[in-house]
Amino acid sequence: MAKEITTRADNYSDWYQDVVKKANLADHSAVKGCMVIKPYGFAIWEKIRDQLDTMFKETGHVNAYFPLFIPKSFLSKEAQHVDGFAKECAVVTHHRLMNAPDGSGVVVDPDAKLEEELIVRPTSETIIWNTYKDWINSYRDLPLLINQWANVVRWEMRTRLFLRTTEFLWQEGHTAHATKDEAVEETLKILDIYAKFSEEYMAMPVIKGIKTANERFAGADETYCIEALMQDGKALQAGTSHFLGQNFAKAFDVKFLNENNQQEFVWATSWGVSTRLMGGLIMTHSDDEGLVLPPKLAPVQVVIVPIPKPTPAIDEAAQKIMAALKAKGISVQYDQDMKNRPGFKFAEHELRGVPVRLGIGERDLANGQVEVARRDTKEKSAQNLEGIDRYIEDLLTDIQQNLFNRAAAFRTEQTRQVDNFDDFKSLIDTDMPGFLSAHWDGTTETELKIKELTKATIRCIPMEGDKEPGQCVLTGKPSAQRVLFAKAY
RNA sequence: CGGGAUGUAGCGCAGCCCGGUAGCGCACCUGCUUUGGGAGCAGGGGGUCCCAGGUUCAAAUCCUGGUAUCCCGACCA
Repeated sequence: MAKEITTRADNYSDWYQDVVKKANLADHSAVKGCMVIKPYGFAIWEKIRDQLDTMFKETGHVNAYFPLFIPKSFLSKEAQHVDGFAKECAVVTHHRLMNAPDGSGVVVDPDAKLEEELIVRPTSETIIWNTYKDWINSYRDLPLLINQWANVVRWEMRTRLFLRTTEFLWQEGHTAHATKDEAVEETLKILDIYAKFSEEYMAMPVIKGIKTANERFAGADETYCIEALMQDGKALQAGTSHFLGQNFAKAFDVKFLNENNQQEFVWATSWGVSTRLMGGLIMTHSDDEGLVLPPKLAPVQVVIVPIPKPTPAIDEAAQKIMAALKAKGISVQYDQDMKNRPGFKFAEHELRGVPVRLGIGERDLANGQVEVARRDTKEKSAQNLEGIDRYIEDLLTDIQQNLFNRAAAFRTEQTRQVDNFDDFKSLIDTDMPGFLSAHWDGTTETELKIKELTKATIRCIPMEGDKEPGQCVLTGKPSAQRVLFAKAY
């Protein structure tokens, strides 16, 4: 059939792309590296966005919006920061087009060259800290807890739908604090929100950890992250939260007067998650039949399919079920399409990951039942119409939990302790590399050497779990604790 | 940004080597029959053959350049 997708075993990359395209999440666009997020894909992103937004607001953050363009001079104020982003910036040099003299179309008007070139934001620290300078005078102005939902542009060499696109959507939080402790606390608070969101809403288990100096955000003193393991055994950085120290305060001269009437530099954090989460969501749960969505993020949680087609009696039963489900806050769609037969509809709703499907035929109605099919396990059962709303409410909770448990079990299976480099190499060089928990001597040199030899990078220094010291898997030198290695997206 | 592959109807592809009326499957339209896991038959509509140059009487096909996507590297959320 037209909608068949490549199997994961056959070609994981093709499978991923097939799911994204055939479940109508996104498409490639006319612009290199940029995607069109389609309505169904955007509906999922809206669910992600709305939930995170709620969680940020519950912790005292407010939204604002800063410009897309950043004066070139701003970017060079923090040395580490420029180094990190210089290679992937889009630059605006002119502000006007004109008709080509030879009539061949429009060309850039050479007279409209900008005095100072503008950078399309790859992230907003610089423009935001330039603004915060004006907003912060006293300790009474702190903390400043601001988030923005925005698009950013990073000119990537190689792109993949949702996972790495030239333009992407994200939220970036930028906070200012009077003390170091408060800023560190904020950084960790956000990391916890990210982890909670990933696990409770996306049903995607994550490891909270600290990035090595080598993997740290450009301009940060410390970068914390959540790392997830995808079904192909590769790691995905799903979110980062940075403790920026006083680096940006110093670069943009942001000082406040403390209670003792002394000038101090402000302490900062920044943190973000992006449309990359969509990629993580897809690659954590989906299968060879298509997308699998956790109920909490599914735009449509329940679909009702009349068998074989709508009739007055089936319509009536469907309407009753819909009313009962809606009363419980469950989103439900009745597939009244007359053109396609049930089998086609089943496949279609599976492809787009609807968690629960109800089949209603005359035979079911005669028995006072409906057929309930769950997307995660594909199990089907007959359930009584009476009390079906409660049954489905529980089922959705069960599916949400099952998806998380399944992903967590997978991650546990694919996380291995390794104590010598030969094992390390043979384990990482397979179709299912997974996480390798190994000792590391703490040097960037060793980290890079291991990357060169195995393609694996240190995803993070886990914050929880085994803290026993040991010997580095490559050099044998002392190691403070095990770190997590993986091949990464 | 380097190496490889691909671009032909909405989707998936054949045709290209060897230049000469643009094809197939699915989807779409009409009709009839079907209907508890991607329906069958019959008829029908739909094409700047990725773009721009060039060679030629003639280009989907040969040549040059560009562009997009995928895969493998290097770089990164």
